[in-house]
Amino acid sequence: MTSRRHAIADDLRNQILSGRIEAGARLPSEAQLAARYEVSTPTLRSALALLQGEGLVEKFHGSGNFVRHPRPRITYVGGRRASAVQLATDRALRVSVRATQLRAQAHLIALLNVSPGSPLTEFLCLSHEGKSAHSLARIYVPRDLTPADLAAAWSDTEDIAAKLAALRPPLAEVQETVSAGLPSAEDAAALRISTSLAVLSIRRVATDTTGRVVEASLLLLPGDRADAHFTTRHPTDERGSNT
Amino acid sequence: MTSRRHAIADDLRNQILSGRIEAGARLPSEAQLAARYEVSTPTLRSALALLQGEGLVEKFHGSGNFVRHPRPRITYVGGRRASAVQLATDRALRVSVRATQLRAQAHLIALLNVSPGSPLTEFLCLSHEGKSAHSLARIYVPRDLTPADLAAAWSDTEDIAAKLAALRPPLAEVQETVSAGLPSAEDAAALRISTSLAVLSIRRVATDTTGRVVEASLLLLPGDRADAHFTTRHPTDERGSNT
DNA sequence: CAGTGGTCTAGACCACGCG
DNA sequence: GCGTGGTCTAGACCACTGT
Repeated sequence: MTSRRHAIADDLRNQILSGRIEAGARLPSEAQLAARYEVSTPTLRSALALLQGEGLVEKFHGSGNFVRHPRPRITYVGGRRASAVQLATDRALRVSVRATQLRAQAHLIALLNVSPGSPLTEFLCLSHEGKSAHSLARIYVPRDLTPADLAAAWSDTEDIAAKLAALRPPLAEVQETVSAGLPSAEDAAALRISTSLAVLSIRRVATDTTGRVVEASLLLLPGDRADAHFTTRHPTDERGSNT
Repeated sequence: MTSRRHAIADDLRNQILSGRIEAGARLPSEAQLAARYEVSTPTLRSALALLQGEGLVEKFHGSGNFVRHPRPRITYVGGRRASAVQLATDRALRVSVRATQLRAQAHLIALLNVSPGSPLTEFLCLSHEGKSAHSLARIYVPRDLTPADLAAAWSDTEDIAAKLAALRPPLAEVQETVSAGLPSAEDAAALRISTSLAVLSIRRVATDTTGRVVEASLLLLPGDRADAHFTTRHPTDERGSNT
């Protein structure tokens, strides 16, 4: 059970976690490491794959393997009324947003509970922190709830969510579904993470008092740094709403 | 970018999803598949690894690769007052519970906010559905809140959570933190899933009205079938508790 | 260009499960 | 014992990155 790749991964992990290999440092080439550990290169690569899955090592084709900088954790706070984009850590994030007009199809129909072909606006938000990606969000809003001054609003790092929240009826309910999985190739590329690093995916549906879905978001967060937090208060007693 | 393993994985995935390969069926041996696709066995194995990560294929050493039966989804409902074990689908689950007396150390001290050495009871719950594992839960309760009739209570499939809930002060708050990751080797073995299948991990801390932690749970659910659901109602207006 | 990782091969040998 | 998957080797060749 103690395969060589695990032994090698353990050794490297210790060196990284103990700081013997500095954050941001480049590891020796795979050929060199393979020689040092006296294994073949595929074996060594599979050891590195384990560390990639843990988010400790990042590979760059043509450049080498690098120890990842420990990054601040991302906390998504559930139950908020404004949109999910504001999972912003305290730190400044650069957020790039691309707005697209489209019409509801397939899963969006079910997600937003609208009729087929219904006009929507999609906001594709990719937030960066420094040079590395941080989160990926697709936000869908019925067209008639989308503000007119699009371009102006999104060119800014400012809180997009607040603007959306301002011009619609008060929310009645927010439903959030959280799941775990491996990212698709495209998502992994967008987030600049390995395909073997788990992602936290959050589906958020906000409904107004009339029961209409005013916003649906699909969020993708890197699993090694993100978690979602939910707090439920039970006023005092009452409400034994258990199944 | 269209590597052979992806092409092979795509082909097999189509055959599985379209039903051309039945659920539960055994795939041809890796050697046969390698011959059919005219690739080497490591390449074919890496293709199967992709499908394992998606939860479509399950490997059994010595027996072969099998198409997994589509299993009913597991929904964890957040914010409940009773313990998390009751994530039971409607279906009957066999739950095996092992109770252990221990004293708070390291992360448990922080988790339950108790002093070091504080007596706790750990319930290690593994629930099965049919012959395959379903969820893994570690529940920690301060010793003095643990019922005396341990053995009797847990030998049953019955709702453990309810019993615990009955004999403690009313809950004031439940905090749930959800994250995604790959399972440790032991966890993967317990859940009988591949190490490359993402898991949803939920940390649940329940506090009573005095602010005391009366229960902390660590749950692990297979990422391909589980999601956590949270509903937040915003009474009407009020409460702009946004950061 | 030289050096890096990415993919793949064609085997070998070991460990497990089942008849 | 035999067939299965699990691990590993010692290369080859391609693709990308930087100088």
